[in-house]
Amino acid sequence: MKKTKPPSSIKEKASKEAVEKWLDEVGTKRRPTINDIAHLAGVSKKTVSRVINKSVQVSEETRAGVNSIIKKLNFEPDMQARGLAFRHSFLVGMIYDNPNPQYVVNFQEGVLEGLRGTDYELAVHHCDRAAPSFIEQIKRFVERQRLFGVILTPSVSEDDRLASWLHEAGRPFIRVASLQLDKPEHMLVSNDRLGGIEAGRHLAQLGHENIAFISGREGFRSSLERQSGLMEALKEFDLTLKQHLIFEGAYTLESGFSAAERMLSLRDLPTAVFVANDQMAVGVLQAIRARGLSVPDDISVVGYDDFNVAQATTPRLTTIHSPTREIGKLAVTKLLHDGNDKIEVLSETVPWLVIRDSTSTPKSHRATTIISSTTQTDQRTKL
Amino acid sequence: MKKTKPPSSIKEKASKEAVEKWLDEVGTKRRPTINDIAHLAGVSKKTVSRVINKSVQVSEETRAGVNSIIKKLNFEPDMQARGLAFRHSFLVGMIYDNPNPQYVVNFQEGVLEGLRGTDYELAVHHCDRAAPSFIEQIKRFVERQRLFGVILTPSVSEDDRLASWLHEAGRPFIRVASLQLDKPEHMLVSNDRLGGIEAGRHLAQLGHENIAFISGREGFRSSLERQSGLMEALKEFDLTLKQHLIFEGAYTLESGFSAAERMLSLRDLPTAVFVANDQMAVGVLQAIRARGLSVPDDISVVGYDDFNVAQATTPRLTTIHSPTREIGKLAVTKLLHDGNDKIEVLSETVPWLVIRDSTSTPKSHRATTIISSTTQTDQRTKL
DNA sequence: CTGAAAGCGCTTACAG
DNA sequence: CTGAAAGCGCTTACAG
Repeated sequence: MKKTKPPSSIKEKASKEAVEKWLDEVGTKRRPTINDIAHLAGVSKKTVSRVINKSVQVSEETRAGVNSIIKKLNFEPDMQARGLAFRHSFLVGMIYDNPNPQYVVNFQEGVLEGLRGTDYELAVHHCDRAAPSFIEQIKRFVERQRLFGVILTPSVSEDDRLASWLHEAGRPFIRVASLQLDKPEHMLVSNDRLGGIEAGRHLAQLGHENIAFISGREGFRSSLERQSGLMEALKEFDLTLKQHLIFEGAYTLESGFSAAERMLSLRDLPTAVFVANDQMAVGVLQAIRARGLSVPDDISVVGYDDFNVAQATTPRLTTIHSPTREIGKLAVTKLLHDGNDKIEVLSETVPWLVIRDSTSTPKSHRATTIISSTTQTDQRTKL
Repeated sequence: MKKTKPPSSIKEKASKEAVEKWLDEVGTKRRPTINDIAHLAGVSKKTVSRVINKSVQVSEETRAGVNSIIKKLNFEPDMQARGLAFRHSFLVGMIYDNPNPQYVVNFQEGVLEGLRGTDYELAVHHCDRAAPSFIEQIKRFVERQRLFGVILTPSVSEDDRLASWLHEAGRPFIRVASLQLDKPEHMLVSNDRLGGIEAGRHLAQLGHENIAFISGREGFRSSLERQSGLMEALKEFDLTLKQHLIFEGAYTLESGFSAAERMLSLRDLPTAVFVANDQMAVGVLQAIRARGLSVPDDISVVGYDDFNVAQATTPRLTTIHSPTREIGKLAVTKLLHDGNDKIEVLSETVPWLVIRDSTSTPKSHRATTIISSTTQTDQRTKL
């Protein structure tokens, strides 16, 4: 305002020529910086910075002028330089050790979806909790990259040493887990116990009394939660989960198959089995069929996860749906809003039962318990 | 050497005290920088920089002294600051749109493995080739983060617009694809045609003449390559792939199931089918069984990928093994050695046949062709 | 609402 | 083999 302001049209024309000159002479050699924009827009670099950072204290006119130059030069701010000045990068770290590819990919896509439209990108780090240097490697990853924050998925999320280091280092982080194992602000809980309850109630309501459980990988809390939910549901029906009907799996198809083989070698077969994830349930289905038995006629099977595969088995799998992709999205959204109380982000999700074709009333009940059979039909219709 | 050099022990003691003082007074407030190290080690920051960058022009003594301080202060260089000075970040970008989670996770882990021990980390970006802004989003990702380089997996790797932009922008990149579709320095080829040939030869050698093909997702070159390999192998045996025995799938289990259903509605059933990936082959197995037919007695099935699932089906799947994890590792290794001719990195991989239980001689041949049956047994024994 | 100065933590180019 | 100066492209803290 100090100098005489030329009529808008002339000013714009002059600017247009300057922009074209820049594009010809400099644009071919290097990419534009905040200085180029400032110069061409006739403002200070600080003002350009304010526009980039969507500061409110810039007049609409100035903002429009700066944005127009930004668009013309195709300027993209250097996130490294911003990060250096901000003292943190624009990178969110995702640390995982989950053996299930479908889980990892779904979760990752949820995170990526939550990041869309923000200035942040995703850096991933796979780890092995059994490796002696696993904590050191993660520290290195986080420190060197000055990660904005970190998302821990199961089962690394269950490692308290890691969580307390992140806490001490003052680094924002979210632990994704099947149950609340830290302060709420650091947690995103998938409530697997509720899923176990749903599975147990469903089987008990169908009339099953001899129910087996095939567990997930040792050291994964999710499996324990799913089991404890099952037990709680059975108790509601005055049933118990018998010790000899608990079989150890490892969340892989193969482990489900072999656990089922052990189960099928029993003299008194259970009439139903709750399998800690779908992947294993596929193996269980195969083992039962290999034995010449039929699902659900001889044995009912309930899985967990409701990944694609659950709809593709024969028979299609009754399972517990856990919204993995949504969980990933919520986790990163919560992380980005860290400490901002104004924005309310959901901190937990609830799994639900999806009834398909792998469960029915037990054989022994067929003749007598018309009612529970009807109940099931109703539930199916509801879907 | 200008000043009198104190005896090593005294010098070290003094330094040790200074380090402890720093740790007490500063170390609790902020992380060490190159300046702190330089000061404590009694050298210039440039020398510390030389040590970090493993420059050879540093005396062993100096290097040891600097490294000792680095270790004591637990110093990790700020990769953003280095990146800013180097004019590129220490981030490798992986861009994917593959619908198969097992592929994505395996590949990603290969990349992560190739990155281990280097200064680089992995940033991932999922994209949708159908989205109108997909190229713009990738440009933004690459430019803002000043990525060191980019890895493109199928099918984005097949997009020539994207590749030529990366070329113009002078950004190192590797296209991972089933065939050579760019200059060798930008390619990592998995040679899927060879896999198709292996599958075709195997079936033809068993005596099959009516062989069907279930294709992968439209627009994926890999499927076309696998098909063309099959056709080439059949030609060797004076056979052809009949047009009405080609069924379109989409690389998902469900699409394999429905393609197989279409195939099974034919009056003259083929005695064998080559399915463009394992995921679909699982669906094919289910569809055949649902029809009351048996694999391999009625129909032989060959898959592609050899992911875990291939060992878990009933019968276990004969398939083509493609070393996805290895491909990811090679791709990133090649990217990091971009332009360095001294280091030779493998630029292609070769798929191979894995014979399991889903293939056998066709029924019609059983009585007469003892020889080919024996051949198969031999091959199995070899595994 | 806008800007000049100093700084984020490193490196390059130049000297010696 | 080692170092002082300038710079990478942004932002904070301070003025006005």
